[in-house]
Amino acid sequence: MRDYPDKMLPAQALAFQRDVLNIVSQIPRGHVTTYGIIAAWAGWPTHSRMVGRTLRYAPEAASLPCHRVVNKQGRTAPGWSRQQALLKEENVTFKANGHVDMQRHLWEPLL
DNA sequence: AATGTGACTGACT
DNA sequence: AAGTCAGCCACAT
Repeated sequence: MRDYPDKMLPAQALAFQRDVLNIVSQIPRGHVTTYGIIAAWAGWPTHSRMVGRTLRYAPEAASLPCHRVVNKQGRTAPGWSRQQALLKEENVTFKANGHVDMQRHLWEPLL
C-alpha cells in the first residue's frame, strides 16, 4: 500500500507525506482546514484525495489532530462519528446541517 | 482491461 | 440546502 501519487518520485513522495503530516500537526486548536488546502500547500493541488488516504493510513495518526481536517463544505469524515465530538470539545461550532462553520473556523497554513 | 469505490472539489441544478 | 455530474487519483475486484 502506498500513500502517495503514482507519478511522484520516491523523494517527492516522502516530501508529500512529510508536508501533509506537518501541516496537520500545526492546525491550531479550535480550527480546521481542508484536504484541498493541504494538497495545494504540499505542492500537488489536484491530489486532495491522496491527503485523505495519507491520513487514513498514517500510523502515527493517533498523535495527530487529524480530526481538524474536513472537506471544503465543512463535512466531517464518513464513518467517523467521533470526529464531530472531538471538534465540539474544542468549541468548534456546527451549522444546522451538521457541517463545520468554515467561515468561522477555517485555518490556512502561512507561507 | 474494465469497473466500482472512496477521509475530494467545482460547477452546476 | 441538498443532489447530480464530471474531473480527479490510487486501489481493489
